[in-house]
Amino acid sequence: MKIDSINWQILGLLQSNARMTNAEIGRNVGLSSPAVAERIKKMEDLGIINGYRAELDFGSMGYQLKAIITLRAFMGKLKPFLQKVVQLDEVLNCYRITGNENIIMEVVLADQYHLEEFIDQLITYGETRTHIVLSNVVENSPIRRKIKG
Amino acid sequence: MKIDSINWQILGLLQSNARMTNAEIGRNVGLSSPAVAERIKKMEDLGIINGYRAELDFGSMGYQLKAIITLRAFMGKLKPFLQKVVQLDEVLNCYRITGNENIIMEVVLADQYHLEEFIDQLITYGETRTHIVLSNVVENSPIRRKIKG
DNA sequence: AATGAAATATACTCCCT
DNA sequence: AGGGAGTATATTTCATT
Repeated sequence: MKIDSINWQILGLLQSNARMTNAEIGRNVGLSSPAVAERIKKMEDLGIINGYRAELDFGSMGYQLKAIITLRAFMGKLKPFLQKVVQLDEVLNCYRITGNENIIMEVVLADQYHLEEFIDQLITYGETRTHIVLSNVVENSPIRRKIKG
Repeated sequence: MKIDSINWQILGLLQSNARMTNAEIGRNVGLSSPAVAERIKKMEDLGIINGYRAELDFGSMGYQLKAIITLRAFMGKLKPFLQKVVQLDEVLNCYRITGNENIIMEVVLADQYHLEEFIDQLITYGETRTHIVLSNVVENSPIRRKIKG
């Protein structure tokens, strides 16, 4: 499906504030509220829009540390790890990747003791490398229309 | 501020569907719609809720590749890079981190030619390492209340 | 595919507890 | 801090173009 100019505008608005009403979106893009509702529903049905998520402050929830942890799985330990990782509440995102490491994870942790405990859970699955996040340079940047394509 | 049990429920609902109405949230947690609105507004004002974002499908928008790229900045090149990276549309997230590399980025790209162009832009700032994302094991996992804390 | 209109649902403001 | 009432606004459905 081709995303037309109006849908790109709608997606831009929903990326900046997903709780914006259809009526308000309509005022921004020059459509009536039912027209906006229909376009959004279609993009949801087509899987262009996967969902709407509140973005929370980790510190307020008691997570003072964020870390990026890579894992180079031991022989035969990748599948067990994949089953385990979905149960770990600390893991925000986890990707299988190419390269020397198989796995990269973004995790939140209460403090350094929590980090230590967390890493200890991983040692049976493979060799880990931990990078503490110092600051966010870019965070959840909205996706824009490519110039070409 | 302490997040009470009802606010944790509200945050859980908003993480799974940020476009849920206050009335529907109220039905789930046993509060009236104005009470829900007041609680949400307070959490927004306190910075517990940072925003509401539509989650989009990268493939549908013409981005077929996702990659994790680390950068080990050359002497004096970190600051210029930090100014540059905020202008790069391909970068979804970028963190300063501890360890051998200074920077880690999550980027989306149309294809391998686009990846090549993108990496070429970075070589003046430092040494890069690229990992192609093969699959998502965990994606945007909601933050839950810690057992302790 | 969008509009306009009617019915329903929701949100907002204010006052009360 | 939350409930309830009243008003304004939004959503949904449907007929029409």
